[in-house]
Amino acid sequence: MARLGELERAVMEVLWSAPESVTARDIVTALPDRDLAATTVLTVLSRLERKDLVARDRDGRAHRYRPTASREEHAAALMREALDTAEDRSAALASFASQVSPGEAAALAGALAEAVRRRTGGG
Amino acid sequence: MARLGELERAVMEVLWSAPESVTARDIVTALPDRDLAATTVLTVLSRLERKDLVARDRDGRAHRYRPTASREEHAAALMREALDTAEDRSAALASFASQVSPGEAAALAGALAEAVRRRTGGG
DNA sequence: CGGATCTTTCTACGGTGCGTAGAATGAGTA
DNA sequence: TACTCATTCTACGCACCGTAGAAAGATCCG
Repeated sequence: MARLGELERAVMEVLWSAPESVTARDIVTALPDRDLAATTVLTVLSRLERKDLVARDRDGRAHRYRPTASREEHAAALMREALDTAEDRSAALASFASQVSPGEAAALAGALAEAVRRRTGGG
Repeated sequence: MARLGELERAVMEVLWSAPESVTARDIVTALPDRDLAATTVLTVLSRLERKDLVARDRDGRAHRYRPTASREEHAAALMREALDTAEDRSAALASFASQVSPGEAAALAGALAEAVRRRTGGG
């Protein structure tokens, strides 16, 4: 999976935070500190599209852009990718488990139980 | 945390697979397909050292290089980093949990229980 | 329908990271 | 002390990213 640059990440944050798909113009105005040219945002969007992180649909003369996965799904995909670089996945998971907070541990344990339930119970 | 290039990763794999610390020459011979110059490996090693992925100790006129973390610890660190990019960490963990295999789920559940035990029981 | 306007696409440039290695320098060894 | 080997310094080409102007395409208003 591709890595994200600084601006690429900022654009993804806008997309992830937006309730609906947004236009390039929306992104420019959502990042006032950067004072970006519209073409800059469009270039970044096209690169993000090439990386399959965003998709778009035409709307009038413009396009509306949306993320292909949520921020959380994306994070989970990166976690999966990192896990797969380990030879001993159990050891990697053990190391990971040892560094999560109690709250995260509880959430993760619950999610694992849920996943198992979904698998065995069918659904 | 820094990203790894192709050769950088190959060098790390050598280091991770070696039972002891190794010299630059060892790495050259461990990667015969690449037919690398010794200086190339040394350049890569210095970049990996800058990224705190390897450390070295002098041994005679050469240096012996070793990884600062195991492959699994490194993978876990990347997982942690990916998790931290999510706003809703519980949701990210849920998404992650839903994509692990049954075997991984069992290993992870066990590791989590162990971590809790270590925390509450002390020790 | 045709020009005005807005969006997109194409092209490009500078900076940085990575693969790669020669030249010069430094540190043991015989 | 002269030799040998490892390291450091320097460098080049390529790819990626931030950045945006020029050109082309699509739409809208009159």
